[in-house]
Amino acid sequence: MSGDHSHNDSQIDSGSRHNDSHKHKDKYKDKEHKHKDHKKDKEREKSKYSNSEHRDSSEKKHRDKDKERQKLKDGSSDKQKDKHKEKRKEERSSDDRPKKEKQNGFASPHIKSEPDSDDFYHSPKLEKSLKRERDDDDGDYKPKKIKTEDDRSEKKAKKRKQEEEDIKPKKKTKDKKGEVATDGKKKAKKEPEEKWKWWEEERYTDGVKWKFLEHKGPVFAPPYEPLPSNVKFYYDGKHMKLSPNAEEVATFFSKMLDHEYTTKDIFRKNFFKDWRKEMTSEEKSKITDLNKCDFSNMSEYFKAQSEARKAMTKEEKLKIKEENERILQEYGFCIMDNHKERIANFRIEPPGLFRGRGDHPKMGMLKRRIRPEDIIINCSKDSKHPTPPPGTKWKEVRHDNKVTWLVSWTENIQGSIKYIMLNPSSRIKGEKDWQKYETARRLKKCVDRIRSQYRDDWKSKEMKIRQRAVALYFIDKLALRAGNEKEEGETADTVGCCSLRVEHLTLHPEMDGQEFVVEFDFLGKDSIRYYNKVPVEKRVFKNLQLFMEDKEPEDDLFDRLNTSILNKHLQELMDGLTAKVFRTYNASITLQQQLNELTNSEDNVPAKILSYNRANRAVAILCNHQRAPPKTFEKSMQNLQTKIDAKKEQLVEAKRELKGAKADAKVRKDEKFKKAVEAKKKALQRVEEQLMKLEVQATDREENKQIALGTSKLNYLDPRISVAWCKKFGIPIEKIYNKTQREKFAWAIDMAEKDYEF
DNA sequence: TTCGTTACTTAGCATGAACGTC
DNA sequence: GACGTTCATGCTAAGTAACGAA
Repeated sequence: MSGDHSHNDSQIDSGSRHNDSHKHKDKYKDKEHKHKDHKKDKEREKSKYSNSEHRDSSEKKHRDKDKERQKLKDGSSDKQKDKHKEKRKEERSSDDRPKKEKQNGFASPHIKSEPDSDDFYHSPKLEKSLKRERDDDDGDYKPKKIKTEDDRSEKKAKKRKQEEEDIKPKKKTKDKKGEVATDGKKKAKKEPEEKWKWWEEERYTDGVKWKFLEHKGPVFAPPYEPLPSNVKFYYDGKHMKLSPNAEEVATFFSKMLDHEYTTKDIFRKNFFKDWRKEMTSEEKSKITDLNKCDFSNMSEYFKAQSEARKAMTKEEKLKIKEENERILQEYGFCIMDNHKERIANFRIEPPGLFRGRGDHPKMGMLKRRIRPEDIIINCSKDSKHPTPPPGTKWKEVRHDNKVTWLVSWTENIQGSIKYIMLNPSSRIKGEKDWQKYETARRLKKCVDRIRSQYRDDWKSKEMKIRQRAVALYFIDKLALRAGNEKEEGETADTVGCCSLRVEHLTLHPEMDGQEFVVEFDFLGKDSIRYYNKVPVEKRVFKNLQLFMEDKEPEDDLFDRLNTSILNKHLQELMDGLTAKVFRTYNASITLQQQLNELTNSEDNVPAKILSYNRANRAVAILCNHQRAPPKTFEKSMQNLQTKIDAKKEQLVEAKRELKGAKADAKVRKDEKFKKAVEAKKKALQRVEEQLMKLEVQATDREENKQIALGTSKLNYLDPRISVAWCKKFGIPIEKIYNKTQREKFAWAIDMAEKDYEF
């Protein structure tokens, strides 16, 4: 591995997170939306750029750059990335909406290069020869019988038995072996003896996702219930009875009245526009100004309802719970290839107001109600098809076993397709997840070669190749996302690596005693701010200067590059390699290295878990997984501190008592007094341990204030690393993964031994 | 090559359930 | 058992990336 892959150790502004947000607020207000119409200028930019490459510069300070430029060939027929720059420029100063402000900038430990190790498990991608060839003929498929049983081993015959167990209704899968029975009550629920180990079976060959699929279809949102007559809407101070459609949409707004959303101009504008579409012509003519609408009575009604729900008796709550359980049992599972599998989201999204993240241009728009006529059902031909509600029909019933979804519909805000799919614990999701980590492990084997190649490419004569190489360096070093192009005006203005603009970087030849520092400041996925100051290699720095030269702030940094070009290149370097594999690889390798570095085998369990959380945290920082500090954070820290103080007092007391007991034992050399000393010693020890546990908890919580560990744990960290760590250090797996996570990672919990290496 | 479409993963937040404390 | 806090889960938006048609 090349030397420059320490993650975040280079973030020299580790303290900036807490005080920088206001400082940058204006900057974001300004940046907001100014990129519109950006893309249409890409071509102009490109030609401008090629021209500049051949132009002589008399400015001395540009001499080196010019030399460099002259060396470069034009990057041929690259994609235009230049649509809306003018518009963006226009809007640049007009927009002053606030921006969500988050930033990273924590110091975190390095990633060290590791020698390649042999793959412990076969990569699913490379394992095709091991896969069972399954008959492609859907029509022939008999559910609940195993077609390929003849060629199966004894183990598989045993499994068949399990499978038949599994598909019996009402049975829940059981947690993995080794799990401590912490919830005795729940254990009373019926559960099969063994869980289906799909990971011990062969996989389908290319494309086919299932042979048999049967389900009950989606659960629709409950119909609208008109408000009671005493709940009133006022317009311009006067009560006004709304038509059912208009009233429903008004309730959506009134339910959000306490939310900041409803104060935003775009939200209000979008809402009002869509609301008017639902009004009768009479309403439309009367209600012309949202500011004259008074939803407060409606809002109070919903608050009271919510309170009433909280105040329900146990019996009432139980009744609701039972009803939900009944719906879950009826609609929450499907049969896929002889196995009963849990569905992730079997409920159709209810109508409401669209809540985009960040400064979304469509926030407040009406998300319409989905009807059976909007629904496409996917199931096998020979299954019992789901029946639409009486008097309705499905848009379509199809039988496509090359996809994993059961139900789909098109939403009206962005026109994108929504799906109902299986739970992460399902075979179909698990296999994919496992495969993802195997691809990342294959990257581990060739990452040195790839790194040395992109370093060479920094010197390439072709601009396109240089840009690709620098982008890849960022993706690798900083775990940036790929950065697909987005449709202007359709979504919030966010970027990833390939879509970075000049305005998102500031180059500092020298900063805080370090050379060649790049300051990143942009909004990434979910409009989460990425803020980082990173020293880079000189050559990267020089290239960036070159890429930024003669460009406007709103121009693309990598004007010859997009994710498609980058991924095509990556595909040539390694089968299955895409930009996002780097994130998975770097996250997982960081966890493994951090665990090796931080875990002290002498530590007790809470201290080891703190080490684990710190390792997890290093990854979350690398991937910029942030969260808003919990609302109760300060208070809960205070409470914890109170507990710590009390425990400290208890410790003083315990010490005093031990001293007294010792003194007694010295004077009265009696067995009874000796025993008392022992007892006091133990008590002291106990208090010490409790205090330590509390202090560890406080440290952990404080360090975690603005960092979300869940996302990396769930999506980026090869679970086998964690399982192996638990096994090696005798940590119960429940301390690391909760029940849902254990279900998702059942494959890893079952297969990883303590010597597993990513 | 570009563009639109589709399928799927990744993401943070709101809510409600579970838990601990008194 | 009531209450406050913490944690798990559900929800759905927002990404990535593959694919096929023009």
